[in-house]
Order: sequence, then structure tokens, then C-alpha cells
Amino acid sequence: MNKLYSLDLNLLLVFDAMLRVGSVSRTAEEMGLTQPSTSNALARLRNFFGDPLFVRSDGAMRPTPLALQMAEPVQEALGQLRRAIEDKRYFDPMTSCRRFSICMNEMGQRVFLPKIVTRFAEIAPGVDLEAMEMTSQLAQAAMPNGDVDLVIGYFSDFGPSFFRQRVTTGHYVAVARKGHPQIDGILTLPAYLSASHISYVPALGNHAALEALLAEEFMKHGVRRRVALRVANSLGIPKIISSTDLIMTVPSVLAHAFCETAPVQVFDLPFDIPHIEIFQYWHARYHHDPANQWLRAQFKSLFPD
DNA sequence: TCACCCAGTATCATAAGCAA
DNA sequence: TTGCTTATGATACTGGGTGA
Repeated sequence: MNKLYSLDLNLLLVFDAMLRVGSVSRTAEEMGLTQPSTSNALARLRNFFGDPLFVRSDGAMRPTPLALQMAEPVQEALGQLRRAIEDKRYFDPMTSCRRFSICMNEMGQRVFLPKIVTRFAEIAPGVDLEAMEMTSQLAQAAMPNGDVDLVIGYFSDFGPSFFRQRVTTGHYVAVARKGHPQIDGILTLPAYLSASHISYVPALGNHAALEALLAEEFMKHGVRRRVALRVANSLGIPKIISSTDLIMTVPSVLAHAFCETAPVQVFDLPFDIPHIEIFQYWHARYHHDPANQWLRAQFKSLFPD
């Protein structure tokens, strides 16, 4: 049987107080017990450890060599317990050294991550971030044990054990190079339908649904959509768009990120298409976790509807 | 599965005695 | 005299058994 099981851990508080005050009476006073009760507690400690622990000498209760040997580990353990109990409802971003793991696709990392990293540098300098990309099935398996703290994106297959909150909404736009020969000020429907397109389908997210909507739109007009380039990563796309006549349909937040890196223009689509919604997902186990709550609040405040 | 009862055990306080 | 230990009784807690 585990020896610790037979020890009343409250007795360690008596041990700790005895070390500090060197008196059974003052220990009793400090702990709100009577002196005999404290003496009895000391007797149980002595019985458990097989050592007197404290002996009377020069008018005070002096620790034995065994008591001195146990002093540091016991005080350290009690300190950790106190911190675990007292701090469990509180998360201090300024002093925390926690690492958050956030699952988001490549677009999320491009759009959301820069703002989050900048915010963290200001208000949570010791907090580390790990951005990862994985399928929603893998993310759902990793979230209950804390390997993934938060998932950012749009998913329809998260189970009942998960919460979700809308982080932001956006709309789809078209991106084309400046000086595109078929576009003069506005993107017309004939120009859009006749252009060659880039299809952006990252491994994680709901972009396949967008592709289906676009295919439906083209079919409605009796035109076959020509996809000249299909990519899963947007890294080199601004450069490609700026040097070709290809058009790409993407969320507006991503389109504006493209504008910062290449001479491209953003156009409203010449047809109606449902808006895009970005959610954050977390496991029920971390619903009341102060650190996770703080993380969610950062995303919600940085990317308002 | 839950509520209740009961016996055994642990803990605490009071009182008294003992040692430095 | 002060402070610690021990004996004793009261109370609370725990776990097993039983019945609804």
C-alpha cells in the first residue's frame, strides 16, 4: 500500500508550523487548534516517521536531523499546493510562462497570427504560442488532454463536448493584378466568368464548400470554370497573381493581406455568395479554465464582428 | 442506485500530570 | 512557571450492510 495514503497531509501543516515557530503552543495558536490537539498531531507525525522530529532543548522545540532533512521538500511541496489552490481561478498574463497551442489553417496563421503575436508581446511577454495545422478529427482528439487549446476556423463536425464562439465574419472577394486587361474599375460578371482562376483549398477549413458554390455559380451561367492553378498554400500566390491574369476568390481578410505584399487589387464579386464565418472552438473541459478563457477573449477582442 | 443505519475509527478538547 | 504529554470522553467521519 502507498505509505503516503496512511498519512494525514494536514499533519504536514503542523510540521511546517513547528519548524517555523519552534513551539507546540504557538503552532496550535497559529493553526487555530488547542495545544493538546497539536501535541497529539505531533505524536502522530512521530509515529508515522518513527522519529521524535522535535525535541525540547533550551526552552524550545528543536528539529531533529530527520526533521531538518524533510524541512525543505515539505515546505516546497506545501508552497506548490498553496499556489495550485489559490491561483487556480486566476490567470496573470504578465507573469505567466504558459504555452498555448492553437490549431488554424495557413490562412489563419497569415491573417490572425501577426495580430495575436503583437498583442501577446505587449500584455503577455512570457506566454509562448504554437500554431499548428491539423484536421478537425485530429484536433478534436488532441483537445481533451490539452495538446491543443483552441481551434480557429469553420468546421461543421465538432461534437457535443466542444464549445464554439464566432470570432469574426467576412465576405468573399476577388483578387487580380493591377492593370488586369479584362478589369476596368469593377469586376464584371463576364470578366469573372471568362477568366482563368486559382483555386485555394487548404487542408484545414471549409474552402471546399466555397469551391462548390463557385462551381454552382458557373454552372448557372452555362460556363465551365477554368482552374489554371490549384494550391493548398497561399504563400506564393500574391506574386503569381501580380504577374499573371489569373483571378482568385478568397475571404476579404486574406485578400487584404495579399495587398500588403504584392501589387494586386481587391474587387467585389459580381454575384451574391454567403458570408464566411470564423469560429473558435474549445473543449468543455477547458470552458472554465482561466487561461483558456483569457486566450479566447484575446481572439474575440482582436477580431470583432 | 440511493438512502439509511450502525459499528469502528479518527480527531479534538478538557483535565491532570510531568519535566525543564 | 511554562510548556509538553497523556488519559479520557465527546463528536465527526468512514465504510459495510441492508432494504426500497
